[in-house]
This record gives sequence, C-alpha cells and structure tokens, in this order.
Amino acid sequence: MSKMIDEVKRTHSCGELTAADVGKEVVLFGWVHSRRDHGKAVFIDLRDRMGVTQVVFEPGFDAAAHELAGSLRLEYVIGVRGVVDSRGGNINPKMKTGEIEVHATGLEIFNRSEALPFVIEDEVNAEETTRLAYRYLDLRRPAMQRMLMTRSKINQLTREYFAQNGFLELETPFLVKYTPGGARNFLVPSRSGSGKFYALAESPQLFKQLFMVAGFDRYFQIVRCFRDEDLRLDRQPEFTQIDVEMSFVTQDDIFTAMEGLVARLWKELLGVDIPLPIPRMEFDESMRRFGNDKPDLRFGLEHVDFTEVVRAHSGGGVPLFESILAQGGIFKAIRLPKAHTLSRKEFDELEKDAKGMGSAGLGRAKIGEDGSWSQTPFAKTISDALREAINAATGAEPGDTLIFQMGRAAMVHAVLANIRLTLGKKFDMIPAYGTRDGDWRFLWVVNPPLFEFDEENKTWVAAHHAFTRPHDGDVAHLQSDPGRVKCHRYDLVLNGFEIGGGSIRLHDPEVQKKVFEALGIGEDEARQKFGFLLDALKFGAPPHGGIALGMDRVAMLLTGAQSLRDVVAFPKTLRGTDLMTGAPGEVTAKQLEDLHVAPITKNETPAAS
RNA sequence: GGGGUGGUAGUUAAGUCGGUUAUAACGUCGGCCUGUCACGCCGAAGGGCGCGGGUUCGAGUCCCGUCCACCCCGCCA
Repeated sequence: MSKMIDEVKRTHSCGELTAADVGKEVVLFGWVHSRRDHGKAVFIDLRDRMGVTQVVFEPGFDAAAHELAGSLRLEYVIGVRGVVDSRGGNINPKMKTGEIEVHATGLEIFNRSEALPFVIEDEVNAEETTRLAYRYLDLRRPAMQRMLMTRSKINQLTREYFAQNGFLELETPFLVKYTPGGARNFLVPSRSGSGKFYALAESPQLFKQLFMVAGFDRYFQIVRCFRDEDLRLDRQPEFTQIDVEMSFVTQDDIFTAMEGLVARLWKELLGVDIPLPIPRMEFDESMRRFGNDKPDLRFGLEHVDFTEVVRAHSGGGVPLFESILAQGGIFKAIRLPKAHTLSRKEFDELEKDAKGMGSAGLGRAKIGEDGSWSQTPFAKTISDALREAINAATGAEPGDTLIFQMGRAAMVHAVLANIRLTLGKKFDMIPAYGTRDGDWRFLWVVNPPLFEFDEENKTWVAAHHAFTRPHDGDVAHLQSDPGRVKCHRYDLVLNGFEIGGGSIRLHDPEVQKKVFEALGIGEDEARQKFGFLLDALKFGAPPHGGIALGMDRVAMLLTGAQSLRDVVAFPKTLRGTDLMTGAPGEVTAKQLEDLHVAPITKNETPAAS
C-alpha cells in the first residue's frame, strides 16, 4: 500500500517547475530517468510525460530519504516530496527545468524495475525488434511520448475543426459483408452464421455514401481501417483515416474543407503557415514529370520523355531502341547535372535496384565536351542525329549524366520514379524538415483515368472503385475508348507521400450502368456485390463526394518520424506480426469447430474448389 | 510472389587474408565520492557469434539451407 499516494496529491508535473516556483513545497511522481550518486549527494532526474526535473537528496534535507535514494535504480517509479530551490550557479541550460531543482524531504519507492533491455533515452539505441518486443518501455522514451501526444492533438484538432464547420461525427461498422475487388479483406468467421464470414472494413466507403443518401450531408469520422495487404514503411494492416463525405458539393468545396483542416493542423502543431490554396497538378503531368502520382516536389531531377524523339529518328540505328519502339514501349531519362557524379559502383547499385523492379537494365550516358556519349554501350551504334536530339530534349550539357529507362510504360515509370528518389536522397537534395521554407510541398493530383488496363487478364478494371464519377465529356467514351476516360478523383500529396484521396461519386444510375458495362460487370454481379448501394442511389441520392486522409501518415510527417510504426502505439512488423503479443496466434481445433472452419493439417492438400 | 540489406554479451557496435583465451562502449553488480546533469574513479560478472548442415587440421569469418527483422517492386489508396 502506497502511503504517499494516500497522504498527498501530486502537485506538479516533471516539466513545469520554473524559477518562479522557488520556495514551494511540491510532490512529484515519476520514473528515475537517470541517477548520479555522489555518496553524500544523490542527483535523480525524475521523468514523467511532461518532462524531467532534477531531484537532490542530501542528509541535510532528509536523512531517511537520502539513505533510501542510494538504492534507486533506473526506471524505479517513485514519489518525491521536497522544496523547489534555485540551482544558483549550476543552471543546466539544456533542460527546460534547468534553473531549479527539488530538495527532497521525502521519498517513496512505488515499484522497482529490473535491469532494462535498453536505455530509455531519446536517441534510438536499440534495434526496432527489441523496441517492439518491449513496446511499453519504448513508449516511455520522451521522443515516443511526443509522437503519441501529437497524435492525440491531431485527433482533438480534427474533431474541433469539423465540429466548427457543421460536420457530424458518425460511426460505421467494422464487421461488414465481404465484397470482392479492392484491397484484400481480413475475414472473421461468424460463430452463429454457420460457415459464413464477416470482413473487416477496408474503408467506410459505402456506408459513408449511405449517410449522404440518408441526408447527413456533412460527415466525418476518425476511423480504423483494415487491409490484408503486404506492408511497407508507410503501410500498416490496420490504420486510421480521417474520413469525410459531403453532399451538394463540387471538388473545390471538398478541397477547401480539407485545406482548412491541413492548414489548421500545421499551424497549431508546427506553427507553419501552409499557403492556400494548395496547388494542383494533372495526373498525366505528374506521371510524365515524376513517374508516379505522388511526386516529391522538394527537388528536381524530373523525368524527360524522349519517346517521340526516338521515333522521329526511327531508333537511330540502335537495334534495342527499334525493338522497344516496335513493342510500343516508351523512353525516359533523368538528367543528373555535372555537379553530381556517380561512380561505377554507385551506378551498378542503381541498376540492381532497377532490375529488382523488372528492368532489363539501366542505361547511362556521360556527356562529353562535344556532346558525345561515353560510358554507354549505345555510343557506337547510335546515330549522331539521334544522340544530339536526345541531348537537346533532355537539356544535357557537357559533364552531365543521362540515366535512361525504356520499355513498358508502367515499368519505366516505376523504375525512374524510384531512381529519382534514390538520387535525391543520395545527393542531399531533400531538405530536412524545418530547415528551409517550402519544406512542406502539398499538392493535389487531379483527373486521373477512371480505368486501368489489367495486363494479366486483358480487361479494364476500375483504377480505384467503380463509384467514381467520370468527366461528363468522357461519358461518351466509356464503351468505345475506356482508357481515355478521366474522372473526378483526387489525391492529396505531401513530399512524396500520398496522405489522402477521394472522389466525387457517381450518383447517376444511368452512368453507373455504363461504368459497370465497361468493366464487364453484369447486372446480376453488380446486384450481388453492391446491391444495397445501387438500391440506395435510386431513392434520391444527392450529388456527393468525399475524401479520406491517412491520419498515421499525417502524424508521421508532422512529427518527422522515420516510419509509420513510430506514430502507431502498438504497430505490426512488415510481416504483420506483433512482436510483443505474438499475434497472430494459433487457435484450438475446438475453436475452429465452433466457427465452422475446417482445420487444414500441414500435409493435407486443400480440396480443389 | 520477386529483388536487396542485416542478425556477434542485457543493448549498440568492431572483429583484417579462416588461426591461441571473441573486442569496446553503454547498461548491470560491488566499493569510493556533496554539485552532478554523457558525473568521475577502482573492481567484477556476463556471449561462443540467429538456427541447422557442410568444407577445413581449424569457421564469427567460406558454402548450402532455414528463421527473424528491415527496405523496395508486385499488391495496396
């Protein structure tokens, strides 16, 4: 039983005492962050989530407390009673509370701590594996505490902002019906449904549209979503979205609403004024200049497409060029200015990365004083005319290096987009956050195609989902030329991260029908998959649209975290496991039986379906 | 599914061309110290190198397999 907690209340946090408090009697609770035992004087840095305060134990202040202080070790949880005093000539300017210290007149050890697997300090000195296994200790680190406190603040500000703007915070179910397409769902067996399954919602998409049909014309929710896909630095299987839907709005209305939120967050949390409105870029332009739809605008090294140049010269005598032209491939280059050079080894590493992304090989040409090419196998075969034309198209000057990629468009874009980022980092073109103006390069990427061609199945598939509204002028092409149909879809991009995305939804049943036809989805199939939404759209659905912000990514960027895992309290590893709890875990045969799920033994081949 | 990086005391890292008894720092334990704040000083314990094979007189170092973590592509909004 703890005497101190019963007898006295905590008077202050460990981060708030200043010179103005000198002379006060205080009670602090917290963890022993560090200790410096000088025998007759014991210094303890006491830590709680608000900060650190130095506590001094001396026999003259209290003999019993001083005696007990000698037994303190790192991470003991203690209560201290004492008097605030000035440090006089021993001020520590590095500490927020460095002007004062607490002269202890009482000490109680609430709980001892075993030796820790790693030291609790801001600089990460333990491998992530260890940190995740002892996440509750990792979260004691002041840096991690700041991350989660920022996250909390984001939630508060978001709720405040939407409430002030007339939005309703409404909830949608997590346990939903499985619908094919889109992200893979986690499945949850239904005990009472005999062999049937729920799916964990990958997003509240359909339900929030139903809120619009129901007349709740401004909705938001800070909501967990679940996707059973492979993970990344910025992707967790469960993640939090700031989900928004609005009726009777245009794309501009949605942009304005979200820009207001983002500006508020950056202002309140970082003191940064985001210039509004956020600039916009056509999807096609983003692909052309950066090879993806989430460009990092903080540096150059833009792509140059010189396919037409090669075509105009009929391949310029290079057999490889000719065959790629014949196969309908594209040619792109990045011009690396002469200030930056790549060693043979560095280029080989780039090429290795490229090959990992499906490239057959990475081209390179070093530009000579006379515009000639060296360090490239094309030097001998390429015609002077084509070489000069490529130099002109890319703006290549003597000393520059051209890095080429050619072939199937998707591959070329993916490879060069990645190489651009690799080079940007390698040559320090990406500023650290807060080091110069314009660190925060927000961008709306707009008007992407409605469909993508699925090379594997040779069919058109919805680039996002089948309920995105096509541009009115393109509706006529839905059947004849699906590839050219653009839609009212938009992504919010920040420094190379997609932090949000949404669309104006289809609310016209006629157009909806045509979209399904273009996708090869028959009426029965559409009914089966989305029946309830299609029904709802028939009963007076208002024009509506919305967006979802990736809250974890926003938190990651706002805090400068190196990984999404650092802003998630209890994250999963890249393979989706929890190193602390051991999830996912095995269940018993009895549990499976209750759920009507047949166990599959290791040597048994699953029955052919 | 594919490409890549890594795994050595509790932690972080070093370990050359295979060669006596595998290093260091921090942490831990014991002792000393009244002004430290990366406290200092003296002393001690602690690992057999992710796991399993193989090559060799000899493997942390080489080879094969495997597990785990991380990064990227596919996938995913």
